[in-house]
Amino acid sequence: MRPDTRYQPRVTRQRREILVCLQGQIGRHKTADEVYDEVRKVIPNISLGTVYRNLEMLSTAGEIRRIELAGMQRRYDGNMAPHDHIRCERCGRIDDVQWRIAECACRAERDSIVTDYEITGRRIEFTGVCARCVRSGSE
Amino acid sequence: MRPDTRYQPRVTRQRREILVCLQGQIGRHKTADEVYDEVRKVIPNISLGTVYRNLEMLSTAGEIRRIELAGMQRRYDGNMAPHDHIRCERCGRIDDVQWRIAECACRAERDSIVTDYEITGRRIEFTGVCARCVRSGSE
DNA sequence: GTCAATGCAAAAACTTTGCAACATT
DNA sequence: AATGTTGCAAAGTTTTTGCATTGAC
Repeated sequence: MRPDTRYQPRVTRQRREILVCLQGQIGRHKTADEVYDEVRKVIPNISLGTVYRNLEMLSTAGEIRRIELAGMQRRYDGNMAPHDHIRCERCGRIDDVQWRIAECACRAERDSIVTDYEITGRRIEFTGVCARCVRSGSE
Repeated sequence: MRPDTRYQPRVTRQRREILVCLQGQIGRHKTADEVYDEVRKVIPNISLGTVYRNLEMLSTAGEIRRIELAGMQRRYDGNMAPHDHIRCERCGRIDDVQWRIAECACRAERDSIVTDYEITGRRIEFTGVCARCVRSGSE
């Protein structure tokens, strides 16, 4: 963001609360707006712009993870451990997904596709129906 | 779109040209705006709203594919064969990806994750540097 | 004191929608 | 004639940005 090497970020109340909001409940994935609403309970006059700026700054700094899921609003996650996501088709809920095999399928996938790209990454998203929605049987 | 069973879509010039635009070059993935610009060469007074409406209608009807890649503008693809995508980190280009093994890793992935969801689908996106960008060596 | 960060409001980027006029069947 | 579609413009949604002021160090 700032190419300037002298750049020294400061610990503001706003930044601290945003971090608390995201690191508080792991497994949750919040939109900027949800973070805004939550932090506003503590800092009522914080602005949405500040939330966005901090979210951007914190994810660049590697303190939070920016989640871009296909066709949805961006979300942020306080859990920095690499993991994939699954989304409920009915209620929109997003959960973390764990792989049974430590290495998961990453390597296999890279070797399984035909492309002339130099592959640098892969992202997997699952969709499904969460246990809660299955139980409620709602269509 | 329309719950009405009497709904009978009509073949309009606009709809036809949009379809031609998308089915013309397979392997391309166009934004609504790109489709708009292209179709405007033939129907100069078509409106962006019409393009969006048709894109939506056609993808619901299963005639084109709506591509939602993480953190990007939506794109549309005339190629209905199921396939995954790879995106160039440098130039933004998006290409199709083919799997060496017919079944690809789909099944393996589903069985490899720990979740209480009823899985209905999965999406894989690769990122990398396309051959063109590797060649040009541009950073 | 210096410069990072904030609040506010305006703008940007992308997509959807209301409506009267028009086109397809 | 019936009704699906269009063009236009306005509005919606999400994210970014300019700027004067405030706050952290």
